[in-house]
Amino acid sequence: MNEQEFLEAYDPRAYPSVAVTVDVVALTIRDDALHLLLIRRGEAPFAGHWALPGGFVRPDEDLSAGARRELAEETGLGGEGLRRVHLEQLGSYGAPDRDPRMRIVSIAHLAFAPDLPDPAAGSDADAAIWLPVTALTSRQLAFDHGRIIDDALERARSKLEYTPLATRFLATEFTISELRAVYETVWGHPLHAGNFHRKVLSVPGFVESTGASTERGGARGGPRARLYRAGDARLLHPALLRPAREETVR
Amino acid sequence: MNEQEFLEAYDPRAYPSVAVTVDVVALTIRDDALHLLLIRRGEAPFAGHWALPGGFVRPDEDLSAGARRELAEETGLGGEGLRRVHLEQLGSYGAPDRDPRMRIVSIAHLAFAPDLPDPAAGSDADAAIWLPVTALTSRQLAFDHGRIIDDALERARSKLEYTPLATRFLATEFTISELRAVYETVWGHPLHAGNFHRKVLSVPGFVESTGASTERGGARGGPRARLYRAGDARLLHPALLRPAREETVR
DNA sequence: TCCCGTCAACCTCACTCTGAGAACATCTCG
DNA sequence: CGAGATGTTCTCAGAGTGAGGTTGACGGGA
Repeated sequence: MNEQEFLEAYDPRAYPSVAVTVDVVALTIRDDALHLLLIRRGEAPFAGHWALPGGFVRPDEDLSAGARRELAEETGLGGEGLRRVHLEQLGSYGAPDRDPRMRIVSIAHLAFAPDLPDPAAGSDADAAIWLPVTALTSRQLAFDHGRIIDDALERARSKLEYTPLATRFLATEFTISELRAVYETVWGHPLHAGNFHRKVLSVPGFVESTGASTERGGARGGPRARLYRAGDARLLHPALLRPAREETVR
Repeated sequence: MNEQEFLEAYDPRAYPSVAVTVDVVALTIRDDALHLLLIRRGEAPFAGHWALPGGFVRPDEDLSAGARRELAEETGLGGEGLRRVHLEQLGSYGAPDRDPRMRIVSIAHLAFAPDLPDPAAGSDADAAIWLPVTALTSRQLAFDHGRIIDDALERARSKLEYTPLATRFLATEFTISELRAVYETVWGHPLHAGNFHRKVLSVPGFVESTGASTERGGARGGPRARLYRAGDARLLHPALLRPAREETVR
């Protein structure tokens, strides 16, 4: 039996059926607080609970394409806005009992988005909304989505250390202070402005100057700040490490 | 319709069927070279090619349990030996055409093992063997396993930087030189012995002294080395960074 | 209009960490 | 026993970091 004959004789239904979904933890920063995109479930199971946007993978769709589609559907975002969103795979969640309906393995994704408009209401039966991460308790979340979100937040905090992805939360042009605010918001921790400034400019390829400055000073005074855009680095060397977290080490 | 009624009326077959497998990239160090566990495929597709050990997830089995089972089946390893193996999820691979038979999403796992005996021959129709990673070209590998292995190697190199998992490649007691050899083998890069020694002992919880020393000096001379075992740290602070890799940054 | 508080940008200083080299004792092998 | 290898420790220069201070532009209220 050669490869050709084998494929023709192959019966896909002979193997156990598991459903595969993609879920997306989409993060953005609004009003100096970290928000994530959630959907209020209208149907059982977990009716009335918050859930991550997601759905079944389509037959001819790559996993990342599925995640990007789900994100586009829920945010109502077109191609141009989506291009500025960073999307990466977070991990797979497949405990046998994680969904009471059937065996479902979910490939969770993590997205970093600049401040987006509110999701288009009525585009779907379920209401999608940006919620502050601090406003959530695991009890209000469907399935194992609380755990997925915990993992996503830790991944996000960690990614800011050694990648320039903090810029993905901002417009294409930004000030060092705005960038610092991203780090402070995601890490939940104030940073030393002078040291942050020195560090960001000293890491090769993190940011590049546009030559321009802001039109006005800050809302409460201060000089105009210089504008930067993201540089060409994919990794930060040396990394921008979080202040020591002794408790997490052991 | 309440939650109970909903579940009874639910038809799992209404959703697209995708098969879910687990694959394992198991790494070990033999003769100062990094090896990985591979299987020579006996059947189509990709008959005669090398493939990662793996298989379908069983209906009531967690993903990590499936990976551990596949590893145990191929290595012939019992419960005790398996306990010393580090296993973590690597990522999911689900391109629609990655398997010519049907849509298969594979949850790849990464394992770090101490030097294990050769796989039990004949336990399976396919021959499992430890192969040096340098002896592989992508062309000899089935499916997208070449890409999975590339990702696994990069993850392994990175994990040695900020976790104490290098000790998982060694016996429970080891010398600093043996630990350094692990880093040199995985990173493919000689390290400064004195600086490595200082660094390992200065990172809290990385290793702890047993008080004992080796029975003999090295094979080519030198004093007896002190023995250590893994400490209780889960993360290395500060991290043991690879020598600068400018080329990978941009 | 004129202060005063705010804030971007830059600077200073002490301290730590790192890479490179070397010293020295201890061991194996021939 | 001598030569060479290796484990462990030390030194030193340079880079990086945390904490604090200085300067001057700017907004807003008195």
